[in-house]
Amino acid sequence: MDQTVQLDPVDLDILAALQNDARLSNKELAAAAGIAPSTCLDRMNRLRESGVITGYRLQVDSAKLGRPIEALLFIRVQPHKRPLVQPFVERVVNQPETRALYHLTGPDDFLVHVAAEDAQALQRLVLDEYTARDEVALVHTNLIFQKWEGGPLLPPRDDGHARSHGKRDLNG
Amino acid sequence: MDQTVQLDPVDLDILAALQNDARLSNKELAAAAGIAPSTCLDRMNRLRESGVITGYRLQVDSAKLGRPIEALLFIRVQPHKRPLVQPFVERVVNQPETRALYHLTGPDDFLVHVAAEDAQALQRLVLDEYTARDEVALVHTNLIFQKWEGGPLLPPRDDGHARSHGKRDLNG
DNA sequence: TCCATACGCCGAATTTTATCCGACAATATT
DNA sequence: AATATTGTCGGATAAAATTCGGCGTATGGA
Repeated sequence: MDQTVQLDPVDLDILAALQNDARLSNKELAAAAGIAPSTCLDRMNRLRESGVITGYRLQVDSAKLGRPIEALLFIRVQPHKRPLVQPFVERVVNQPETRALYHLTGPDDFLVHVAAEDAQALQRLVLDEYTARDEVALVHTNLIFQKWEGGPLLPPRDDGHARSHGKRDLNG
Repeated sequence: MDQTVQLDPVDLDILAALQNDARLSNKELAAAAGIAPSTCLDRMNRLRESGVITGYRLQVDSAKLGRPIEALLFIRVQPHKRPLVQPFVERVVNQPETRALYHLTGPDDFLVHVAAEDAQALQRLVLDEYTARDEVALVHTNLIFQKWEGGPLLPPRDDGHARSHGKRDLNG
């Protein structure tokens, strides 16, 4: 079960509305999609059970939480074999600074999105948690000036006319 | 108003619970934080008004939505001056394939996280929407094998003992 | 074509929750 | 000490979630 799911315009309305505000009440959602609340409940259940909806996440201001410095770390691991990769991933994912981790093709094996308390904390993180490790061959650190993330993900338009939901507003 | 906000353990409980499931009912949230529902409502309002909570987002399965190929595009723009950067950002953010955009320090100016229908659609995106543009000097494309994102963001521990919430589970 | 089945949708009834508000206690202020 | 101020609570009321039986349409088979 990993294929594309057939979604009708009502599903897309629901998804679009929830991507904008995942805490919308079922009633509001139903209104947005033009269906009865009970129907909306059905749709939601189906979307969750079919795996289209994988969760509802809080979006917070990192700076307000005391982590105003965000950076991307490009990591090259030494042998890049499974027995090394798995513990590396495990460890990175469980660090409180880690916001996201990507396993990539290309010269760098991993990309880590981190949020640190300040430049010094970032330096400590890079030195102690990455370059100090044997399996880490190379780390490149780039600061994030600004970001735009969390915008709605739309399915590719199968036919000719896409549904317009206005300008996207990746908050930034 | 962009400073750190003072958060007590109750706030952290609320944030942790919401980061795990942003659609928790107020009652469940109150139970998780060990306070009365009415109090929880107050806390939520304060967290929103103080800017700690910036939104609630739906997490979807890109593949289920017909975009199984994810990639990171590293972009170098030509003069990298404001009059060029702003329209570039505007354009990128409004593309349906775009999941996130980062303005970075380092040799590459931007990083774009995209989700495409297939390899061909990705190729088309890169060629038509990036390399074809005058302001784009260079594009590097890396596929994403796997990702772990959306894990809880914790504030740095001020004192000695951090609050344990068990192992983090950046879904992947 | 006609019938049978299935599926999705609805709306009313019931249970559960959100939200408002006044009161109380603890803390800070003058 | 007297007075604000702030945060909490619990009950009352309004609103929403959820359940469920039935209806209509679409689908497939005879």
